[in-house]
Amino acid sequence: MAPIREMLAASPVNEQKWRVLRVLVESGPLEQKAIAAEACLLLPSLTRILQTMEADGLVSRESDLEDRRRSIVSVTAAGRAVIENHADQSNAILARLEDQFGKERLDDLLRLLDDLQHIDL
Amino acid sequence: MAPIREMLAASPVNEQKWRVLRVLVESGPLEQKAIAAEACLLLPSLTRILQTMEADGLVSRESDLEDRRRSIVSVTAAGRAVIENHADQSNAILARLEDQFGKERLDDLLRLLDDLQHIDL
DNA sequence: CATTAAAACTTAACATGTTAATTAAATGGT
DNA sequence: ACCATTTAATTAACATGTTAAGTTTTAATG
Repeated sequence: MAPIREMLAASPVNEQKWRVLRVLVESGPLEQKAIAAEACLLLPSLTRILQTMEADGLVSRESDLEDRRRSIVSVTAAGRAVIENHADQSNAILARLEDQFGKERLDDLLRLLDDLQHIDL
Repeated sequence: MAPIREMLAASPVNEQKWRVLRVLVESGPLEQKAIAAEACLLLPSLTRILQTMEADGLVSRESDLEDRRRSIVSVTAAGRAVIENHADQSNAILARLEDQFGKERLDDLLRLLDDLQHIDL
């Protein structure tokens, strides 16, 4: 993750906020519980992170009319721009990683980690 | 890691401090840089953690006479007791994990993670 | 239909994560 | 010996991690 943090050092977001933006760009507007699950964050952390991201104009929130406990979060144009501005660099880092570590080994690792998450107890 | 945190909930240490104690029990007295590397902690975090652990009587520190920049950290009897009191539970958790996830897959995962740590750039 | 339980955040309090700056001591080169 | 670098550890400032408690709204149960 060190290269990712280097890449983000000159941007307005850190690793966590970058993950939130990516989730929202990929999946569209989401409730916070879903964002937390996708971005591997706990709800209290996400609450704080979204507060600063909203203040920075990267996301917007509106309460769900179907269920007023929920709030639906959307990425703004500025937030989308952050992702798009780093897409090339991000892809280059992934390509370098696959090259040096091996795509198959990387896939194996990610699959093992995902399996481990859903087991235990 | 959830079962480990459950196990430690009733003890005087959290996950990080538990790792520090395990490293010291396994390797004997160490300088802080070595502890940080073994326990996957950054030095500023370790500095704070050791301050509270020393205040709690779990570790002791003395400055290295060969190189007075370094301080050598040792585990106390009380610190060793924390590890020994949880050794059975800890081993049971590992055995359960190997049973449910598969020892070979667990070994594969750990090896891949270790390799990944030493690559990149 | 009233009450209770559950769900989706939110807040609070404290610990750790992270980066940069600082201190003190050891090294290296001249 | 002198001075610039490097190293080990600390401090500071702010962000996130984590657990527990609180709020509001919805669902469940009697």
